[in-house]
Amino acid sequence: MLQVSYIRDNREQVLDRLAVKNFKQPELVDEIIALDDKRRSTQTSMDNVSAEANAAAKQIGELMRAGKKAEAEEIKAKTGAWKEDIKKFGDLLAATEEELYQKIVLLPNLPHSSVPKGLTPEENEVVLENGAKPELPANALPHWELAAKYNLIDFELGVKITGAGFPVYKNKGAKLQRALINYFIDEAEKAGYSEVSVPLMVNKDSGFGTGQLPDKEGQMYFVTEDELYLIPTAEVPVTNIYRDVILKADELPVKNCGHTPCFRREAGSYGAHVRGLNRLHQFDKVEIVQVVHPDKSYETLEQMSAHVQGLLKNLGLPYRVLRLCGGDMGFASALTYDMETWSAAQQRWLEVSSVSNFETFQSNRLKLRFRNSEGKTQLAHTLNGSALALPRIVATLLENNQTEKGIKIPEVLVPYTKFEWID
RNA sequence: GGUGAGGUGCCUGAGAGGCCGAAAGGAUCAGUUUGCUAAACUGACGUACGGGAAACUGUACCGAGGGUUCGAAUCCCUCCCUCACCGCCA
Repeated sequence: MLQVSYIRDNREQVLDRLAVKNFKQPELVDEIIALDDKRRSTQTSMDNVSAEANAAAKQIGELMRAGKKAEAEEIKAKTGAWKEDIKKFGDLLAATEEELYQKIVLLPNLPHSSVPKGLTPEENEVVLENGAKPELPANALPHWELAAKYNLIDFELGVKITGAGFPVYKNKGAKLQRALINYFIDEAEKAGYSEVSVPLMVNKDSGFGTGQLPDKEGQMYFVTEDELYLIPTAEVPVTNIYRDVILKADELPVKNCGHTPCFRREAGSYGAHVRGLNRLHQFDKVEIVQVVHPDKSYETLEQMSAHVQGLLKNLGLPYRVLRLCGGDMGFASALTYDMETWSAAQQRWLEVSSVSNFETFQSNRLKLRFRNSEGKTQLAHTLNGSALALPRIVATLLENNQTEKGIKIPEVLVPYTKFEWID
């Protein structure tokens, strides 16, 4: 959620930036400014009447104590009108605030100046590519066939137990998952992140705090009986640790990492591109989250990007980094890098990580602040990134590392898997 | 699920219609003193919104929402949550 005061003071810039995100309703900006004017004048009116009424109430108390009952009654007679006014202004204020809120939550975050204009994923900017794409033999298999061949993942069994998109990992497939999770967590801790293990269901306030609500309501599984959402990413519970928190300046940066399953309804996604591990309703992910001083957030974003790239390099996966264009970015993000690995058997790039700076968009909703050098509270910046999401990493590893002998496990993972080959 | 007790500031905890944005202690910060550390003393110390260049100032907030009253942390109603015990149970 953007800050009204910022919109008010930077109208032109807000409109320019929203245009980069292809925002369709620029007139909302002026409506918001007008509502804010109304809100402020209403509050001033109400405050003035309240001040009068408060003063009168105090006076009545003093007169009563002094035994001047008649005078007290005289003032009492006037309070009726004030009460009506306070009620009237109060209702108007509440209605105006509500209307303002309903509009302001429709505004996406403003993109950073480096974000390219564009509508579709094709217009994302390729920042860099790293690693050679492997040449596979002609009889190379896509990961879903490898998974069957080596008895690693049973998609059909998942359908029986739950439904499509809920695979069952078996044998070395299950162990590979666990190895990757542990490896990612260990690397994050080496980079200074402290591990948290968080709830997999969150309440509405948390969903709003990180911006999944109201924007992506339909993408989350909802437990109606208890009004809880299954998390679509660890970002939600981990970032919400800091909801309604005022941090001391020296507590920044906050660095947390955590592994969770993630649940996504992915309503409307079908077809060849979602085969196998390409798109699931439940998958595992290690997430890194930071809360930082606003001056440091872009520097931090680069560090987080470098961390993710380090993992990919260590795993020996060819990857590229994209700077998402305005049209492809998330609602809450100011700048997002996507990391994609090259899936050699499918001959396509697969997104395995997304690293974003939300600036104050989340912290404004979360009321996540820190005390700055002047002793004032100020909104912190939040960032997060996948480091990494498992299924597509598994897919790429299986495909790219297939040989006649079997599938070679990357060296860094062997201490975790305790085996070198899937054969 | 049943029964009981509670929700007050960073924490503990008083306050039971006006003198309360809220005692006291602790924590924290600044200063004084002490050779250092510790201690002692002095002072500061909630958040949000509005007005103001600022100093400052108005309003709201004692779990949430309503109500009674000239006036509510305090009384009434509804809801939420926490804790304890019992039941059930990984």
